[in-house]
Amino acid sequence: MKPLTSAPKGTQDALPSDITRWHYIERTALDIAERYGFFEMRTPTFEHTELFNRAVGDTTDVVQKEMYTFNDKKDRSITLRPEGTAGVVRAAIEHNLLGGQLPVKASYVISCFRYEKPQAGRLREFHQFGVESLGSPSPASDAEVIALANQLLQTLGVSKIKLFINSIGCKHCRPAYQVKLREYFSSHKEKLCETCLTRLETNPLRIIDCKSPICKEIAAQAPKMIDHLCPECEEHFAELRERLEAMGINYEIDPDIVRGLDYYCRTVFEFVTEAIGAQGTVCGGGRYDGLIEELGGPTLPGVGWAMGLERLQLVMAASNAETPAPLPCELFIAPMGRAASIAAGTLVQKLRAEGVSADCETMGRSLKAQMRYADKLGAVYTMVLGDNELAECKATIKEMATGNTAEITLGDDFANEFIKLSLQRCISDVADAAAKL
RNA sequence: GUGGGUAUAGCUCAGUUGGUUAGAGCGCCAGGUUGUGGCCCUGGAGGCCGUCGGUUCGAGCCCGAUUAUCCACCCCA
Repeated sequence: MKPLTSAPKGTQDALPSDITRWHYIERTALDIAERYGFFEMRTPTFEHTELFNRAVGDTTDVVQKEMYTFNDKKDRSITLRPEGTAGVVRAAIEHNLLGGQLPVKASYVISCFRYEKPQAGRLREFHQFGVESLGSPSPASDAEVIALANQLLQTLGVSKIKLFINSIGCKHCRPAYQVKLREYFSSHKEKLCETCLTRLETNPLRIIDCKSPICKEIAAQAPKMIDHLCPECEEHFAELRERLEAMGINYEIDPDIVRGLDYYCRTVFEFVTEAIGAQGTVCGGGRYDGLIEELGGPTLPGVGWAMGLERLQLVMAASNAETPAPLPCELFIAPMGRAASIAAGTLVQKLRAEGVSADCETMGRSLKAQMRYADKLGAVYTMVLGDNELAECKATIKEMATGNTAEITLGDDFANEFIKLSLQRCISDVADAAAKL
């Protein structure tokens, strides 16, 4: 049969067989973030379009051609968030968190939306884990958030990844640098590609990122921002490097990291892999000292990053990272007959109420099929319960790993008896393991 | 937005110069044990061969369009 419809282009379903991995990643991320003092924050999936125009920047590709923007029924312009920082900063301003104790440290798990042509590691709806630290101008904060990303990646078993850092200066040194850059590229005007010719007027910094071979060649000789930092930015960057080295975090300086969101200044960084195709930036972020003020908040700095969770899973797979298996079913009950089926349903309900993962047959299949099913569930024990046994309050229980069976009595307190049985198994497992040492 | 590859079963893929009723492995279901899983054996279900049009006596195969998907550019997570 033909399906009625299919998922929209560039979206993905997370199926039950995927969800253990998603939960593992999200829990690990939130947990590590909490240890660094970052607590989860939830903001709306859509915001006023103006927020992103102001935060991300009118001239960026994200705003100009990638946003899902629509008018609601009262004709307000609404946009599905293309990234997470703007919403977090907006919420922090709106609830006056920045008038309280600083820094404000928040984390988030969100889906983001960008209208792009999908390819490996790039979707129209994708998921991010991110952190934002608001209020501290010190490179201590830059180092802290980088350390957090680094630890998260390590914990998740991501090995094939490298950290690149750069400084793109501040509102004092960048304009002077841009003048120099424009002068330099103007002297090579006739060789630049078409898009770079417009970039020359709007944002010459972007030419450095151009992938066309000729522009690349010209850009290679261009003056680097990192060589034209003001003393304050110079000092900030030096201290960040000192701190990363003190923490034993490996990094490389990549003077060509520019980043396409306008709010960044000073520190920018990316965790990049070559193992998942052309879209190798798994985590990207930096400092955004003017953003809070730009959005109508106090004059306070900020720094943060976001990690693409689909790309993260790709690089985890490429790194052969292990993810935990779903919790096994502790007891599967295979009833034979109508009365037994009702009793089985009641028993598993009791066990579940006691916190045990238990299941029973609902398909009315043969015992053989039920055993097969129990095996696929990874059941630790399977109980066979026939109408005749039920009448005698008895049942057979089988330990699936060994195949051993035993007859048991079904008392009123069977649930508790079973919990004790499982506990004993755990104790004997531990004893066996200890004996082997 | 630009370029290239691909489209056959739930998944991974065969399918001869165009020729009867389209295949395999895995998965699913059932049987081999009238009440016991894994291994093995046997059988079964499941396909508008992406869609529309064209060429032809005849198209899964050739041509065109379209859609989807993958990859790359651009950009970013």
